[in-house]
Amino acid sequence: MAIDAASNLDAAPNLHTTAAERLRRDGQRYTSNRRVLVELLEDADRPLTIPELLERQAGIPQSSAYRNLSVLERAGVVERVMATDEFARFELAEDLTGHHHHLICSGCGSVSDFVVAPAVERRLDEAVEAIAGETGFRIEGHRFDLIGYCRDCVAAGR
Amino acid sequence: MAIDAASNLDAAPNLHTTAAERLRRDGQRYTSNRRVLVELLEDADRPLTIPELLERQAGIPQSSAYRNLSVLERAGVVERVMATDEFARFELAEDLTGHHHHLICSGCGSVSDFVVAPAVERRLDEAVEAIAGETGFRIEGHRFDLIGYCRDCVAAGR
DNA sequence: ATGAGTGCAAAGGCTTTGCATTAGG
DNA sequence: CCTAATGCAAAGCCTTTGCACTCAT
Repeated sequence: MAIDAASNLDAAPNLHTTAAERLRRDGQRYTSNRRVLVELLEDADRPLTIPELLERQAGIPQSSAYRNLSVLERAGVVERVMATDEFARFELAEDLTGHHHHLICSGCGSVSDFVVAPAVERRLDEAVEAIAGETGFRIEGHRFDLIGYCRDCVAAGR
Repeated sequence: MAIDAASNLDAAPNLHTTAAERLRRDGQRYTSNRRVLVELLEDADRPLTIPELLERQAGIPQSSAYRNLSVLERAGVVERVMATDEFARFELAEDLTGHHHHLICSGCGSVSDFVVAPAVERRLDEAVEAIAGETGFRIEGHRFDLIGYCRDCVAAGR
């Protein structure tokens, strides 16, 4: 559902303001197309592919979607998620929605979100700490995804 | 370096036998092209893209590389790794080489391998256990990758 | 006015596929 | 022999780009 000026106040008070601000910092504008993309991602509970975004809002030309998502990614508003298939998926940046992880289906390639209990997340952070020192990498984040088969694929016998 | 009949005995006694067996189980043959691909992946210490594989062994046509890697993947001999760029990367299946993780460079997209201490790995397994019950997924594995910047990209100021 | 954004169309680039030929069992 | 595998070429498909037009500032 779209967020108008009224519902904007209770539903997501800062999201659009933050997005506009981050874009402006990059010398970019928060246009209506970009707002629509952000709203579509806000309403989704999982990363969406560009074909999925386009079919939800036929108004946006393909090239604008690709270009705007790149701009939004560079500005730190959205993040690109690669799973196991050829599709790039997009979701709002973690600092806007909270840290989470992905369930990646080996059967159909679908991606869904999940969060883990704080205690478990703390374990993961400890693991990252333990690894950080041993590598030449400047570590900026981690990705802890579970691979398996989603309900539909299990039902379909794979 | 290629593995001939002699060195095969000490270097990797079971790899090719195992590969042949898994392919046969799928009604597939372990041909010379497929053997070359497996050897290239065996000698690499990180997942390789198809362009990388082709430039290391000019003899294999592009289409055969794609087709054979798909066959090898279906047979469970190799695994496909998606990072942050558009390239699919391939590595030997984990049960052939041991469980490991990936360092993914946000700067250049390169992927390298690393292993974590058993104690840390145990922490990760505990986390997987904790999550498994809460999801509709049939979990088959996990992926714990670190995102950051590799030595080269850090040196290049990104 | 002035540059960013837009949208259509065309091109890029990784990947897949059709088809005739070759080779493995 | 007979089917799988091969290899060349062409097509597919996601993605990017060129260019002229529009819009916001």
